[in-house]
Amino acid sequence: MAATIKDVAALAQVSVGTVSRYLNGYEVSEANKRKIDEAIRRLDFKLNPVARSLKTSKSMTVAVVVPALANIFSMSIIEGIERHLDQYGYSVIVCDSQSDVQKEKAKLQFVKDKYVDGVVIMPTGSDGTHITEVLGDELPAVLMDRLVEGAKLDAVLVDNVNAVYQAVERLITLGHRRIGMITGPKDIYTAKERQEGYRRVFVDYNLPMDENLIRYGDYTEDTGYKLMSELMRLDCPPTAVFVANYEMTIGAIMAVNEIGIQIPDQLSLIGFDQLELSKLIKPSLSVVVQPMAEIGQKAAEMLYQRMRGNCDNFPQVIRLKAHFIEGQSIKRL
Amino acid sequence: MAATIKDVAALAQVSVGTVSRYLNGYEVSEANKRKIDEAIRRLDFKLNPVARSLKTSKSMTVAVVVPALANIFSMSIIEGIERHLDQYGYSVIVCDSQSDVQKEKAKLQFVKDKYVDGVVIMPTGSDGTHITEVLGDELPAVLMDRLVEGAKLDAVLVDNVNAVYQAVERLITLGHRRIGMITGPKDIYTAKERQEGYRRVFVDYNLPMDENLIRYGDYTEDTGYKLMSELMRLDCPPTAVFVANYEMTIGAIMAVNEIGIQIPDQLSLIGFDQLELSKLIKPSLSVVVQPMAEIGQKAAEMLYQRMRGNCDNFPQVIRLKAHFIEGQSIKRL
DNA sequence: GATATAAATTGAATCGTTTCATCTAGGAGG
DNA sequence: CCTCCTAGATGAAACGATTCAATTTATATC
Repeated sequence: MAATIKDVAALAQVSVGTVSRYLNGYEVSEANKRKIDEAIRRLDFKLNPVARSLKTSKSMTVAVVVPALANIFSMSIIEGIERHLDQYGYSVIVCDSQSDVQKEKAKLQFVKDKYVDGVVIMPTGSDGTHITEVLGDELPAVLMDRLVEGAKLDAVLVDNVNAVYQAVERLITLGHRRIGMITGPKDIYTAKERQEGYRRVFVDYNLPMDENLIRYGDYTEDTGYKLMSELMRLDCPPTAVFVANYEMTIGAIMAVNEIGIQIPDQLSLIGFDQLELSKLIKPSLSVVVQPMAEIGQKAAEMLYQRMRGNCDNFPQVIRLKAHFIEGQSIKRL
Repeated sequence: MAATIKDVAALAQVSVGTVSRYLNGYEVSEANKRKIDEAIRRLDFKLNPVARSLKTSKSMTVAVVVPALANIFSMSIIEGIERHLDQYGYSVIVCDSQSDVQKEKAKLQFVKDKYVDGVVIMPTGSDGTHITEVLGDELPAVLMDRLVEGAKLDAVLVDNVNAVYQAVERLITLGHRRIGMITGPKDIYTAKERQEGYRRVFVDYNLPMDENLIRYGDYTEDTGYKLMSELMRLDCPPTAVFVANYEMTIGAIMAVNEIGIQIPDQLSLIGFDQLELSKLIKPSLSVVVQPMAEIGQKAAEMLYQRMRGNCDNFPQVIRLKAHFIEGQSIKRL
């Protein structure tokens, strides 16, 4: 049906080897170049990448595995990856692990069996032994957002500790002492880091910390709502609350609205991840924002280097800065 | 390196043909079944999908092309597609056309040359001749969200006309007459439909319409902001505004907040697409919400049917219902 | 002009499957 | 016992590229 390299060779009156070499950018005589070009044009020849993959065992495809596709964080990162890898001719397969380690493992196996050239993973859970178990150490893989135990891999992370530190420190300097924190599961890397940032402020300022004000959710809107309600129902509720991811921030705001708490008069609030939010709600929300597109771009670049065989200082961990943006949702006590 | 079907055949002492037939679900004697199973297990054999693709010219991969990846609408749909197609063993390649018809065409060509088995497209622009031009009529493709001219294709759409009708009608019954509309480009299908819904209310209620209150943006946050500001700066500003997509809704709310307009006292506002918003901001926003996951799921199912050769009543257009959810952002005049 | 060297070209083998024409064995029917 | 079927099994020939050892052609040197 479609023209093959043989047809081109026949029409151009050269060997298939010559056509192949020309197609792959090797030197070919001027005369042959012209003949081949002409033949390709006349036959509307398109190289069959599947056949090529079979010989080269490169599929020019990478997979991105995330705990959930339908959220801004994943998508912005994926957009960054797609955009960056596009220029090198790679395509991006997306996989949703649905925050399920078993599913994550299955998806990794699936894409590995499909001969993708590389994988970017936002791991679900804190253990990553299954990752190397499935992928081996032949197939390049880059972690993002979260580090895992049991897998030596490149990673692109965000400096959560310091970002949270800044935010909480600001609350301290505004005079707050009872500062609530709504954070993620104890076993998730980013959640641990964000807690660490919080704790460090208290240590550095030599202030007592009330463990009861730290609430562990699961990064969903629902728990954001629930935990915020809990905090505000305490006998001695916090005067400020820091929420450690986007979805929970939404939930927390919903709770605040529902209970009828005035921000910042009755409560100072700091959210996470989305600048949009900051401008959208009234009073403007103070937030810690992550450089999402940059995470994707950096992960893609790193993976690309590994795929072309560059193994310099493996495993490499890139840490990007997050920023605290102050809005009108916090107030001096 | 990795075991091939030949190794399996050798170890099991049968021919490669037999192994292949077994692998593909054809009848094989009980004894051979056992021997092959055993050999596969011992060799940890994995069928090479690239080689298979070369013979079958099926890649078990579909592409999804959208104008932008990093927005809730695209992502929710892609999540729906991925989830649905996963069960059939397909993987999903994502492509960002960046709202650029040229890029869209290039991406389509790219995935076609990669031998994907099907394509789901949220087209950018109102013309779709380039789609059939590139894809031909061999490669199954379904449109979503938007219809285009010049391409006969299956499509999954949302009944924008009636959803908007409901929302605007509600404003009318609340006594509003000067109703602003911030909508999308005149040449984009959904924007046209949403305008149509708006106009129809005025016709049906036999009310005069002020064309000056209809503002055409480009579905971005920026124009939402700009157009809302413009509307409110009119000598005789609208008493209610309907914003016809998510990003512009965000922008519009930002403008409203900035100018300091009280909602719903000074202005009734209806937004689009995201239920989250409704609950998040105060007063709760009235919104028209689309069934995003369902769009993805339906598009995937349709594409799947086409890929297996089911050509019943082509081209088929499925129209899903959107819903108007009333919040506290609108008020009787 | 002869020789040495480098650069292009050739075409067959290969990647790991599927497929198809051909062959085999075993059971049914007479 | 022979013939006819049929369900399974066989193995070679694709699929459409790359690659490599061998060969031809071109270029440089003396």
